[in-house]
Amino acid sequence: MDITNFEIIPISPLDSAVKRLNATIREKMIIIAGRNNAYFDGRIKSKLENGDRILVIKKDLSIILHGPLGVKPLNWQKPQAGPIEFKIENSELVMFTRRKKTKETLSISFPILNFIACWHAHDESELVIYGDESDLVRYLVSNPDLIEPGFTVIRTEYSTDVGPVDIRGISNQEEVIIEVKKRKANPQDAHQLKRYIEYFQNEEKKKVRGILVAPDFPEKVLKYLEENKLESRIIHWETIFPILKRPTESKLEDFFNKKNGE
Amino acid sequence: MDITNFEIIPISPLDSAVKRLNATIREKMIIIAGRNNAYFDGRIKSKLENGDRILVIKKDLSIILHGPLGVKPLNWQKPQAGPIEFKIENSELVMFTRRKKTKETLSISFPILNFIACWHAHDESELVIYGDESDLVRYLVSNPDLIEPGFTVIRTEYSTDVGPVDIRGISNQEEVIIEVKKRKANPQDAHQLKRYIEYFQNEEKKKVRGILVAPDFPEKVLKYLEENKLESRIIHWETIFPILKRPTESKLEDFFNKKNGE
DNA sequence: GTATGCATCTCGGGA
DNA sequence: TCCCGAGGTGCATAC
Repeated sequence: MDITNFEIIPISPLDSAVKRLNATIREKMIIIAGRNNAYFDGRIKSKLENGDRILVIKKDLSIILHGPLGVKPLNWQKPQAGPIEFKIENSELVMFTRRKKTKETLSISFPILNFIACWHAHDESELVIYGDESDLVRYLVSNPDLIEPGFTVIRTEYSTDVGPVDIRGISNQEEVIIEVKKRKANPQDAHQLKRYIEYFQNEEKKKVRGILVAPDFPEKVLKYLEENKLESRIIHWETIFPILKRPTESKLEDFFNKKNGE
Repeated sequence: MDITNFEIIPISPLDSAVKRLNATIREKMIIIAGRNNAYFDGRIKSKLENGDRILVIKKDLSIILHGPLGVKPLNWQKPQAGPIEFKIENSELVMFTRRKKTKETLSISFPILNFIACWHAHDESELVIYGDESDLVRYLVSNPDLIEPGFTVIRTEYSTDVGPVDIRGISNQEEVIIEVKKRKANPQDAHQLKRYIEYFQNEEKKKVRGILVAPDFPEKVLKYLEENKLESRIIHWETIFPILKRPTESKLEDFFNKKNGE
């Protein structure tokens, strides 16, 4: 690993910089800081007058333009953006790309250039996550009493015409289907559950109970569930996947080992 | 505007860099490039072994960690992340933050540092967009014949217990409610419409037609609509907001003027 | 390729 | 503040 692979490109003469940039696309990550304006046309039209922003172009041809605030980029292009071209227009650096399939275009001009760099970044590591919805479902399947005492799981990810049912089971000789959400329930969740119930009643001529599992329920959702004879069950993921004081603690490893070990 | 406000911070001595960084949080955008590992614990747990990535910390305390691929950051924190602290641990630069309210933590260590900079970025411009769903609804309201000849709009954004109805109108003396989507319809859209229809039939004892407007309909969605006596109407936003060959063309301005002028 | 649903979704608007 | 839905959603996964 060569530490010098992070390389600052002189911003002048500009034509040399443009040559370097065009040669570097697809090879290295490009980072440009400067005052710029941006125009996007595609699924939406957007314009952005001059402001100081960071432009990142990755070697998969994804493009990200970040302003001084917020997590979400101001403009972007998904990977394989289509040909990216740097050029000089009215003595300003301009980046232009047009995605062939969708015809969408993004054009960014830099009246002021502060900084250009490229970087041969290597990253073989994969982001490993634990504690998403599927992990919560797995946990509930292993601990069905959390849903209710005596609950028995029959199937998970049971596929129906109206979508996959998270958990299907039996409780007190009655069939139950369960929709699991890791976040606060919303009206659409309740409706999704109703859809499943309707499916079983219409297609399979079966009477089933429906339970929506979530850490929290707004009043409106509870009302809707009640009106439709559906049930709610509060289950906090935090009691199952407690947040550690420091994520580097060895205990975090335990969680990941649990995921792999199952 | 001082062009020198983009400032490269020497990576050694490291303790000086750390001091500079801690003094710069909330003041300037910070950009760090280097090989790092990252641990997040909160709504989910994630671990990321060493790889070359860019870390951006904005003055609103949003944090973004980008790897070499994709538009989506590997790790991030929303604005007002909570106190951000740089320190040296095992002679490595470490960034740590813990959000008070949610207790979630993000820790990033840099075994290799390639580059540190800070930037007093100014951006007074707002992203102006045209052609989102609300613009499409506005256009349809002005051109109701696109929905069907003789259609008359009564209200838009009509609020009900089950959510706001995009367009409410009358056609051939029959009430019609319309749900507008700019993107391809999906099963949930069809269900959302059904919810509205049920609301009118149950609460207001009114029989109403329901139309889902979208540029494209998967077969399954069409089937569901049909089964529930709902209608589909194909309307391509592209015929209304055509994509320009170059987004900087003066014609793009026309679109934005239209938005403001209405 | 299309279809579908989760997401540390983010973000803005409205009550 | 919470609630709710749009999004240039991104993205993985199943088909």
